[in-house]
Amino acid sequence: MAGIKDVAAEAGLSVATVSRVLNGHPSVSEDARRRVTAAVEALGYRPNAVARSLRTDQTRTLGLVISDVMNPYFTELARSVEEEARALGYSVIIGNADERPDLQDHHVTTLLDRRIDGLLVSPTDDGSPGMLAAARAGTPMVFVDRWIPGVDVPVVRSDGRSAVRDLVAHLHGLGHRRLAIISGPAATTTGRERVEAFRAALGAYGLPLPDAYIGQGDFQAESGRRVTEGFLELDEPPQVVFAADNLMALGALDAIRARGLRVPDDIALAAFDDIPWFVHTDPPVTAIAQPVRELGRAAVRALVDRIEGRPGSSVTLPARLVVRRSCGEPAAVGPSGGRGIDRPPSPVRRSTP
Amino acid sequence: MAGIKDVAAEAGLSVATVSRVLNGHPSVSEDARRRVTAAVEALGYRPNAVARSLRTDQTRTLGLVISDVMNPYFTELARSVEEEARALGYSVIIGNADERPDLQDHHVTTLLDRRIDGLLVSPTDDGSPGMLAAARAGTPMVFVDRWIPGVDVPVVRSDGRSAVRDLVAHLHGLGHRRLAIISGPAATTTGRERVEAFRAALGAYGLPLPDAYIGQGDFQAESGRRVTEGFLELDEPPQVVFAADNLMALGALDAIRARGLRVPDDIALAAFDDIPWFVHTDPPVTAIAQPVRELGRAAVRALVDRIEGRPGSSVTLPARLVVRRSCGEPAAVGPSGGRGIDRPPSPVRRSTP
DNA sequence: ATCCTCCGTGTAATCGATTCCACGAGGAGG
DNA sequence: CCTCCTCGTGGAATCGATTACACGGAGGAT
Repeated sequence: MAGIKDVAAEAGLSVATVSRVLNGHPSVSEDARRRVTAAVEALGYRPNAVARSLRTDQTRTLGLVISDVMNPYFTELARSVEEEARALGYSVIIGNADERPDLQDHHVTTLLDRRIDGLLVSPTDDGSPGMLAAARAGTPMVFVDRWIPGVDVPVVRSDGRSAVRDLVAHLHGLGHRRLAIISGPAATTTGRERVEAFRAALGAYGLPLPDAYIGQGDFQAESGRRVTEGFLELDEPPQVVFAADNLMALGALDAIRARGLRVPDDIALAAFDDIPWFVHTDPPVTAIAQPVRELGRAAVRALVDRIEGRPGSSVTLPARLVVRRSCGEPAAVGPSGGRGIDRPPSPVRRSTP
Repeated sequence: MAGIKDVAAEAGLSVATVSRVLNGHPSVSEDARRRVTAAVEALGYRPNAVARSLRTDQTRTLGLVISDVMNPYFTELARSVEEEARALGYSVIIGNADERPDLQDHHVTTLLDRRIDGLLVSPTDDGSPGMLAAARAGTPMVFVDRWIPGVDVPVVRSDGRSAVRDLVAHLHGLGHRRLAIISGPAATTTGRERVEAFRAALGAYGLPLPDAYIGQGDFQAESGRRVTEGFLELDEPPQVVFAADNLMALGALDAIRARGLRVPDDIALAAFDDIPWFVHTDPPVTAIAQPVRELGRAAVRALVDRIEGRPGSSVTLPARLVVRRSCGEPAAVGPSGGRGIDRPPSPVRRSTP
């Protein structure tokens, strides 16, 4: 493969001049510029990014370590991150942690070894050794979706509390009183927050959230299935299951179906994180939608700000409730007006399935 | 950040010795080994992969350019590729082409600039300039899922022909006679092959595949919707729509639902590429499943073989039909025996939804 | 005792770029 | 006419590793 020296020889100039042309440095004659361009063309020369990175100490690459690629929420996040990064002149290397702290550490270490310019992480837990080391190491970093308390790094995430309140209002309006939640891992912020938001919203209606109605999941489909089976075996099973992510909702659907029960007639289901497939499940699933694209964009911008020396601040965007049919038909189904929700929620949208 | 020189100083040895310890070179004394290890530990030293790559001319990184990350099929492929690569000591950089040849070229170029050791591609079309250049450039390369005819590169893919025959047998057995297909882009091998396999299978039953029943899609949901709307407006609409990928099936479902029609009563639906959500759609979708994990693994092994100087050969794995309810209930639903398919297909499996 | 081998180690070249510094030519100003 | 800038250019150092080669000392064979 041709190197800069070959180009210099072909153009009859020094490597310094070639480099200057390649980098758009001002003090180069028009003649030299032309000859270099011609030589580059003739040889099909492409600069070696590895050598360039070594010298300049920047790779123009961002690392993105996400908890689970197979989760459509993170897939979409990854996509939007890559898009925004590309627009800003950066590449992205994705690491899939599969909700495993050890795998997460592996990727963080590999990424740091490659001297990426900045790191975007949605941590699997409250701080694996590698993660904490990275935060201290001085590499620009931004948390997205989840974060680690006590670590001084900007966080880009969405606040689901108001959407959860809307959801509970919706459920209460439909007459449901025994509500259960399949939570995420207690070691993640989103795992804890969603339970807390749910409990708080329930409290506003004087409804309890007994321990038996809090199932410990891990954001994977299988745990949703297992927890839901547990719920269904209780003497007094819940009337509603709220899954803290879409994969666990899938598992819950599996478990309910396996029992021969029907949604929403026998039991209602709602999920955190909306995805296109929820429109076509049987029945369409009521879900809380995060502004994923905006989250990805904001995270990249915050990170690039840090990389390029600007402050780079935290961002919190609101999530919103999307009502479908998995919790029961609202009492009134008119095209507008009374939605059958007994307290006026702010940003509820009803999607026609 | 500490470099190898710092480690050498700390250990009171030369950089050469440190490097030898780090790379497990045999001729190093036990004493030196211990001192280096201690120094590395003390300084928290991590070798700079960029510098190492420059010198050794290998990055231990594979590039994976896929047509569309948002398609669960490719997401799963990416995941399995990364897993196998990691097991073999390689990292993976994923590029998402979004079915756009220009974006695909962008990623291929970037990847080549970074001097990845090998490239795994599922090409968006029959050869964009960048793609062909890469194939000629001498970088080890393997095609996965799709390939470019006439380019001498190993191909790892699955053969859906027998599964498509099973599908047509199943449909024919249910009494369907007017069958339509939403094809992929004509510029892709999978786009063409699936139509051909369908046409051939239809031919075996003396059924035609009129042009009006071949809709031009692009593997994205929106095109599935558009094409299906076209089918539904025909004077004689098809009784079955077979989508050549899962995203277009999603779009087809949208279009059918929007018309107020029901699956399978009013129209049947089947798809290429099975995904977990198909179990829970309304109704569960009959699909052709590819052995994605195996495909990913085989592709990586073939590529690494080429990289490390071994031959590296093409692999073709069979796909299989998974019957669900979107084409109608089979006549006999006994636990075993007659499945209602009028010709005995070989590897049909029925999944309990 | 001498010579030859290993063995462990260090010095320095090298990978392919970027960039500091020096240098010569040419123009402007005194 | 001399001096001083500016501009375009080239030489060479540099980034952080790997590795060919040289070298000194220990040990074995003769």
